[in-house]
Amino acid sequence: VRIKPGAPRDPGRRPTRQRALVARALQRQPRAVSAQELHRSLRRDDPRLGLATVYRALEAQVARGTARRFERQGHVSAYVACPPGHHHHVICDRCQRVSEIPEDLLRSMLRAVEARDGFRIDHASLDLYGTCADCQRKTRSVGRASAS
Amino acid sequence: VRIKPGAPRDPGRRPTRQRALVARALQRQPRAVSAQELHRSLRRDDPRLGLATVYRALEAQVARGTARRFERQGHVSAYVACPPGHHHHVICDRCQRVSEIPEDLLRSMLRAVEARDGFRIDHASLDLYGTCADCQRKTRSVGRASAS
DNA sequence: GTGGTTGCAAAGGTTTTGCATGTGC
DNA sequence: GCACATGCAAAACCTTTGCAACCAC
Repeated sequence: VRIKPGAPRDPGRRPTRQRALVARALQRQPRAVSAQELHRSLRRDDPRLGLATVYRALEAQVARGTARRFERQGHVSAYVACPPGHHHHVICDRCQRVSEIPEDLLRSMLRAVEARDGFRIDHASLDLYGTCADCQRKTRSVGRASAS
Repeated sequence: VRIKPGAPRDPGRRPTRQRALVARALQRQPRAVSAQELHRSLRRDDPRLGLATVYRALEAQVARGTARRFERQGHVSAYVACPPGHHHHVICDRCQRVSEIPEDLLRSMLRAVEARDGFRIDHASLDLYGTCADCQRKTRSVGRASAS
């Protein structure tokens, strides 16, 4: 149930001012940002930019493979621009900075998991959360809470 | 900002009929279940059981470490009973069955990531999604849709 | 001109919260 | 009896959708 009656046949391809705005703003962010955060920040440039448009632009990028979506705590989607083919990231809990996990480090672990109990990792979305080097340096004295 | 003025000092500890129901139901499930799924199923035993109660019971278990929360597609939380100390799982996309990822397989990869760019993995929530052995066997002919 | 896109507002979904009532210790 | 827990309904929240106006090609 993917294509609805009146839906565009090939959505998200037509270049528009709004999509360029969203794409550039995302590109500039080394952090994972939510649609609402992006919307708030972009509204300064264009007060008429709609929230739904931001959502649609971001999802179009995800579909094209030029961005990736994460589930942040609290049921919020956060987006990161990324070159197609890179699927795994480390995300800083404090500043949301994103770093990539190289494929080769993963592969051996995934193989071992697959072999162990016959699981096949289909679309392995492996996103680790931690603290980046900068934030570690900056916050020697700040306590963390997370118990999960 | 954890403790609110009128909030219980130590919530979720008092054993009640409802919490026992939720805990037992969760224990029995080898799959990751959402609060609403659990609520629907438990209502057969107790039609007056409230949805909010299920949410509160599940979160209490997460806080106690006897359950773990995942973010399923579509901003839905899914819960799994688990012994404290186990944090990493493989989840079947079709039947939601959960299997554990042994720590030792992870450790070397995490270390390598940490070393590479100074990230510290704090509360690494590593949850891989795939298809379990049973479902692979059962569905040789069923096409998958997921484009993500 | 056509068909995809936008903006706005309303709807949809899950989860959380307020409060009177109930219940374990 | 007191504090915590429950149930119900309303609220809060993010996200999606409907639709007229708009814009790229």
